[in-house]
Amino acid sequence: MTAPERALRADARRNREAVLDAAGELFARRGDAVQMDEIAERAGLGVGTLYRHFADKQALLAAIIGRRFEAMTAMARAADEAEDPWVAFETLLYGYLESAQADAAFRFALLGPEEPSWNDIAAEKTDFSAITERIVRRAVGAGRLREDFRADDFVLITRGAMANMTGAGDWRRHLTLLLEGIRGPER
Amino acid sequence: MTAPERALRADARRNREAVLDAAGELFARRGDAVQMDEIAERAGLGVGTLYRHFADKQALLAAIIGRRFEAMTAMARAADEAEDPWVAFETLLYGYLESAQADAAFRFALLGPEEPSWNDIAAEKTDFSAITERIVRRAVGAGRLREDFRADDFVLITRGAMANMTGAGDWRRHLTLLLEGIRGPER
DNA sequence: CTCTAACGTGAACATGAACTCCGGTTCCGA
DNA sequence: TCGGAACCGGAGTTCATGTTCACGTTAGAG
Repeated sequence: MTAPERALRADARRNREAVLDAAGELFARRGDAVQMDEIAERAGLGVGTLYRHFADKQALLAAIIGRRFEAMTAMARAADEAEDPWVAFETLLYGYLESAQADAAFRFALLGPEEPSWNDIAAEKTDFSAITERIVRRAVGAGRLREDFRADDFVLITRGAMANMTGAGDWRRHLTLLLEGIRGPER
Repeated sequence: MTAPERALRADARRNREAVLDAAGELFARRGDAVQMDEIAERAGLGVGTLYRHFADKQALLAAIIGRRFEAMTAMARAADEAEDPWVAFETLLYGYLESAQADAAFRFALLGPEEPSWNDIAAEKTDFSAITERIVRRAVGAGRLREDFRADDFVLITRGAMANMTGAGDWRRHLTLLLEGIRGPER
């Protein structure tokens, strides 16, 4: 898809990076709500420059999200190194959620309804999913996760926790309830 | 707060109702995304009429949400009738979530960050919270919910489930995991 | 050093959606 | 039936934001 694109001029590459940094920080803090002018100002550039590097706001957002997903994949790979399957799972889960907490744009991309514009990210997402699947399978195999636990369930609980990251919600508490169940002793 | 406001003229009352119905249905289906012109058209009225009855879009939305909350409170009261504390809790939980599933505007109001504009609803919300608190306490007292379960946790798990109502998420599955915990037999 | 393709700029433009306004219409008490 | 206060309508206004474009600037090959 992406044409070979011969190397950028030095100033162009520098500015592209500046845009990515500025946008990354702002999106992380306030999600989709930040506006292009703001990003440009923060990067010390004109709006026009943003549009030279990214077709539109979606594309910029997608670039940022893609970047995060790569970091996430690396994190997942590291988690998978753990010998103990449960440790691997827990590491993955908390790593994922801590990233999500630190990045509103990331949450936004994952919580919102499926948008076709995230297609650029499909590859990175697939990588991550593959590792997640392996980790989940390991934990199930060792009897540390309930037998019918699937990779989809990871998405489920993850979305649930993220929904408790805005306002007064306490996502760690939410996870505790999930891990231990909410029922009392009497059955 | 609300002034006595002498009775509306017959046509005004009729139209107000039409607006509420149209807005209710549209908000329920598509949440905050519907636009005023659409609501007006659906109600068979001009936009001006909407603004005669409601100061702005927020106010209209708040009116709708308030209405839903009253229904919710009635539902909670009914759930509290059950002798079995667990049945009461489960009835409340599923009743709440089924309403949320049927109403995007309701979800929107509960999932989004706290907005000051919901203040009109504070009363209805308080009523509902009081009943929820009683039901939770009953279930905890009977040992059917873990001892440290609080009313806040109801909000937590409820938000979690609602986050799995858009797209492919399966909120019932999410609840099952919560109720039973996600761990396997090996500890 | 020179020349030019690539790049940067930001005022101007395009778009969309909330909201206003006032002439025309309707209800309803007397 | 009649007068006027209350109400309705919907084209037009306003505001916010994403996006473009004509022109000035600069990197970097030759």
